[in-house]
Amino acid sequence: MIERTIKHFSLEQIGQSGQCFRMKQEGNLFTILAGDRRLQVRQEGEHCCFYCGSEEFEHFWKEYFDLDTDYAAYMAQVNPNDAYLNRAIAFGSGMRILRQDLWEMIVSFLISQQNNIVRIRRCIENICEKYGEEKVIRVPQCPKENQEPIWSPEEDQQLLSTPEESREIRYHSFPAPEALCGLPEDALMECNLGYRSKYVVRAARSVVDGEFDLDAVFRMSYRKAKEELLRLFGVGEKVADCICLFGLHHLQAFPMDTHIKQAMAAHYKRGFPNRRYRGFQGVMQQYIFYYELCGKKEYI
DNA sequence: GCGCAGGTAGAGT
DNA sequence: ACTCTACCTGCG
Repeated sequence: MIERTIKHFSLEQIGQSGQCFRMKQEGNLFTILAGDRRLQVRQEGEHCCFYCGSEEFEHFWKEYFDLDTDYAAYMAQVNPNDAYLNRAIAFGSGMRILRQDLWEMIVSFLISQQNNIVRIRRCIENICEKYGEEKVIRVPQCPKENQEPIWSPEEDQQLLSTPEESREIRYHSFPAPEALCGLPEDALMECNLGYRSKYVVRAARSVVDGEFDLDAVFRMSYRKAKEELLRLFGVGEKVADCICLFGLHHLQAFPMDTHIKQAMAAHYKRGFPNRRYRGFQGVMQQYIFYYELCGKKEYI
């Protein structure tokens, strides 16, 4: 178990912001699936408890959650006269741009088009369960069954040190391209992907054929990576930018979706001030997106 | 019952 | 270059 106090980090906000689709929240307990990994985290305000060893935390999750980046520095650059953006960053002050797996992001955002977040989640859950690898792990009782998770580091520490209290957990990894490339193009309609099924199957085929090189794209600049991603059937401007932002951490990417377009029309009639936020427009995009998606109801 | 949801490809001006 | 439309599906 790793305990940390972290400013500007809210799993709830990150989970609701539509950048990752495999995070679940039960009270203050969060379960995150990423690639073939699984992590549980308890969070109370800035206080976080990561249920993993220090090796896995330092080597994987710290980077995954982008914990070494100072998001206060991004927020400090916001124009004080921009009332709207200030409201957005105040509302989503725990936002972060996760560093997620490239292939997982390609599939996730192929599925995201003309779709809603609830169904995107279910689609991804479906393909993981049907085509992902089943993982069986033993974890400490966390939380105890039939009990509201309560922030209690001492108790958790105790449970971790008593192996007989452990329980078996099963989950599915995200399917590798090899698990999908041989399917008929409409096979994933069974997973509720609808017409997006062929996009995902073809993308998997491109990767396995070597026609689309994930590792090469990973090393490319934003411009080149986006250009490359646009070659994939079903990937357009917006989806390419989402993949660049969440799968490659190219913070220049500024995905223009319906919510952002709406916000632009209402608050940035002369265009978003890209000069001021050069190099990290994507971070600002995510604050705006989250505010448009979840922030409005607060002010009714 | 009907429009919409983190769009895109393909056809038509 | 631009505009228009079909596209799976479930939820309000």
